[in-house]
Amino acid sequence: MGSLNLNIDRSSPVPLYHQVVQGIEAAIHSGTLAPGSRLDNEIDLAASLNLSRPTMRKAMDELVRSGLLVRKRGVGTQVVSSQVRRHLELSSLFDDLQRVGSKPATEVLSFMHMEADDAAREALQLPKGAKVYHFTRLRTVDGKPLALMENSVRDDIVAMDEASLASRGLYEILRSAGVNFRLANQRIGAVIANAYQAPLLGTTVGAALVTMERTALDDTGRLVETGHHVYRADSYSFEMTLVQR
Amino acid sequence: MGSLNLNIDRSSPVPLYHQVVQGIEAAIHSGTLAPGSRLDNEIDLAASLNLSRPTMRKAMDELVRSGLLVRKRGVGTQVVSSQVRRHLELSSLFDDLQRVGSKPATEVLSFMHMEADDAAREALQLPKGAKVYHFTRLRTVDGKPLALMENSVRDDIVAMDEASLASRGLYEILRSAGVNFRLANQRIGAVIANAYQAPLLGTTVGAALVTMERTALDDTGRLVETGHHVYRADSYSFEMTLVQR
DNA sequence: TTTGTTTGCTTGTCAGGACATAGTCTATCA
DNA sequence: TGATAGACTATGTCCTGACAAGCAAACAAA
Repeated sequence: MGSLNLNIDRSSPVPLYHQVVQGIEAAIHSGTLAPGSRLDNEIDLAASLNLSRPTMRKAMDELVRSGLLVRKRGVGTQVVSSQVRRHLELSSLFDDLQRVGSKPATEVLSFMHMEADDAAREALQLPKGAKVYHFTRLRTVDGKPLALMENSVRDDIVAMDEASLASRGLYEILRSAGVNFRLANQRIGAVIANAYQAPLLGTTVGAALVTMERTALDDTGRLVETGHHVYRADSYSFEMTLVQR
Repeated sequence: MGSLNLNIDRSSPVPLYHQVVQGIEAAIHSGTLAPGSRLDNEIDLAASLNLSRPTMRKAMDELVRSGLLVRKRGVGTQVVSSQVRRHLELSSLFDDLQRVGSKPATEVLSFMHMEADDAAREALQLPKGAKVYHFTRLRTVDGKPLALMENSVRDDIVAMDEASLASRGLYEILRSAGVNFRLANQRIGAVIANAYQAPLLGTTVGAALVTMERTALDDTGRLVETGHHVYRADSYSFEMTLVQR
């Protein structure tokens, strides 16, 4: 059974193990590999694709980590489930909305290049008197307000301006300026809409809001960005897949 | 500099690569390896520990995945930061509270062995007429109410009773019955406390609550448990570290 | 029938080698 | 002085080979 039928292109710049990952992912999502079905053993699979066992294993390792496969020594490898959603990743709301086909728009409510306040200075571990870009934005989808976002960004990495923030996502801007995000610490909670938030979000005082605080590090260990966002609870929630290791 | 000084015990049942992982983690958390410092290259490190390069790489791979290290081809490997919190994992609230030294208590508000309702049947993909354990619990910490939890559990895996639920966490019970959780799909949002929830949680109608819906799969692909929880927003939030891959 | 043993299967761990590729630095040349 | 080419370094990819360890089913003995 699970003997797969993948095309491995050895002239492709895509690593072989990654081609295998993509192939098996596709097979699972298309239903060719049904949940619960067993795959051939590593050695045979590797042989049938003319790959070495370590390469095959590396591919399967990745799929196990992402939760699509389960391996048991002495038993074999099984497809767990096709219902793995994309893991909650380091992406901006803007990117997420665009990917699912919505039309996000951003209104920049305030934009300043100013001395960091205490909260931002602690979150970004900046010295006293250091400056940051501080701005608040309102994100709407198809004309409906969705999120109110307040952010502080280090000013020694990229020069920012109000116009680009209005047309592009924050993470997109930072990425195109050469920032490679690696890590983010994030906290999700809830709060009641106050008199400032309610009219902006097109809701009433006392409505439920989802809150998200995030601080992101780039690959050199710099704390680049910190933000406090609130979302309308009736139109947004955080969805994720947890994988037990 | 980053030449490390680890003890590798080749007679230990702990795999060599994992001993290296633990050693480097300890060095980072103790400050021996400072954030931003560079490690020796893989080959030298492997040689100095009398390990092969693949073994050394496997250890470093794990640390890169968990966000402690960053590698750049042609450049080297660097310690990113020591402020990686534990990744949001597949654990129960009960376990989490106990680990941080709190004294969680559970009051079982209702407990039934009944036919699954539509929501539970869909979440657990059960046939019509299948039975589940359905129960609601109130979790308090040091006498203060924290969470109101409603769960449905398949009844063909483990026999449950009200008494054990009152003294142990749900996941603890299921784990000790041989269930190995692998995956969970989870959604976090917000809502306003209603007239049923408010008195139980010791708050007022209209207070902010964090909601969490979760469906968990075990390693055989069975959908074992689904639940809908609400937490007092003033005493609970979800904290996590996201790693960019 | 039950219990212990063996055998074979599959994944887990580890070694050593080879070449590719992407950065960085230096030396050279215009 | 500035740009370019090359050497060097470190990680990325891929291979072959070997043995260990856990699991299950078949088998043998009580």
